[in-house]
Amino acid sequence: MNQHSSSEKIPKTRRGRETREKLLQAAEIEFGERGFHEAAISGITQRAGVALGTFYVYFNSKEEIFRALVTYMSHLTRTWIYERVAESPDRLAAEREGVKAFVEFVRQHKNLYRIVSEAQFVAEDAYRDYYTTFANSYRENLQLAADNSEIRGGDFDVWAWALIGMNVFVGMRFAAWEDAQSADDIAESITDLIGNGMLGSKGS
Amino acid sequence: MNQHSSSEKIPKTRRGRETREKLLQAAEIEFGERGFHEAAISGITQRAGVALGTFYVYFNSKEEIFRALVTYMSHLTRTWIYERVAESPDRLAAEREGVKAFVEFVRQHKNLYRIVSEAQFVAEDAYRDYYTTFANSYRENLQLAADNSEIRGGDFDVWAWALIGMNVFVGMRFAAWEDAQSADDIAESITDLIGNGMLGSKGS
DNA sequence: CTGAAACATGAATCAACATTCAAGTTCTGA
DNA sequence: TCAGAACTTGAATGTTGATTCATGTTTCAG
Repeated sequence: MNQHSSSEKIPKTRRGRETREKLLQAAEIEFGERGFHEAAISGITQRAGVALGTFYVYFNSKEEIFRALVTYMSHLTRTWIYERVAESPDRLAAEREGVKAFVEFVRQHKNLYRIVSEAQFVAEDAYRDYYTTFANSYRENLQLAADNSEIRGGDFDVWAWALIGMNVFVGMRFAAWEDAQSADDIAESITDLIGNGMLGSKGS
Repeated sequence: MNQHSSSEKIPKTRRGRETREKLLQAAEIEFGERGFHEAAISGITQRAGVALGTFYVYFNSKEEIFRALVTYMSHLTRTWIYERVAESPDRLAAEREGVKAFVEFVRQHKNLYRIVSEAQFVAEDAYRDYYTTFANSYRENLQLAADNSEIRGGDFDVWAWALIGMNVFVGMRFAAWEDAQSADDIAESITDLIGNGMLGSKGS
């Protein structure tokens, strides 16, 4: 099923783990700055301060380290947003915090954002997993909120993907491309839209 | 400003125009199926039925023909959606038609959709232009609708990007990845969400 | 009809890496 | 302390494919 799991190269010693970690951090920068195809293994090893051959002690291919990076970053994104959203009193507040958290995350991790997007082409299965996992938990949260009468009913599967798309594009435009607007204002505009709709009277 | 306009190679004869057109059509397939980096100039010329060298009579580089393709496709997308949306009686109906049109467009043009997404990395300025143009006209339409009391006020700049993101992600999930759900149902769920919000009572 | 411009050809060039490998160095458990 | 496992090294290999170029062929204005 996974063409790379055939021989995962897991370090046995502390030195090995440290070197692998250095390579991963270097790859984050190299892939982020140059993109998958422009990125060079030699660029990664140079940034990591190890010899070229060392790379292949820890990874079987360029694609393999890229996948490892995507996995690492999905985890990072999810954790970051989850922590920020956890204490929200209701669903709409959670959406507001979610947008804020995502915008701030993108502003701090422009490289990571680019890498995830590029996964769409380099490792499509990893990319689909990334957003599908996200969408599933989103859908469940919407369902819970509906059960709790915080929001009304709807097609939560479609809604989840729609809401993710909103976050991604707003994050791209107002965080990755431009820093000017405050995350608060953006989050407020979004919350306003999805809370009350384009027809309803202005809430809050 | 544009590093490629230095020597645009515009055909002077009918034969030349036809060959250029064949190359563009071949490129659409080659880039769509293999992605920018996997695509080969020789693949394009083979599909077009011309010799390798002929390519450089019409384009200065692989990137140049890719950009030409993106421009061509933005035009195609916009035209398609515009025609479908034009007769809508009000903004919400226009949104519904827009989602439907986009889903159907993606289902018929999976190659083109992929190419535009990849432009993000290969020709970022073209990609930004593509969505920025889209967002600007979206924003103006929202403003007109508000002036006309079809919708209430809001931060239409943010709203426009949010709505585009919704379309793109819903299109990706329910059109590019999977054909099962009807475009009508999807459009209805989206319209329901953005029309009435998550709080408002179910409309229509 | 005719010469110059436009167009077509595909073998040859050239550079850029990904990946391999044979030889050395460091670590660790007993 | 020592053998073998783990790790490191960087030159060499091999492939791929974009781009160039010298040489034909076709078109078309005058």
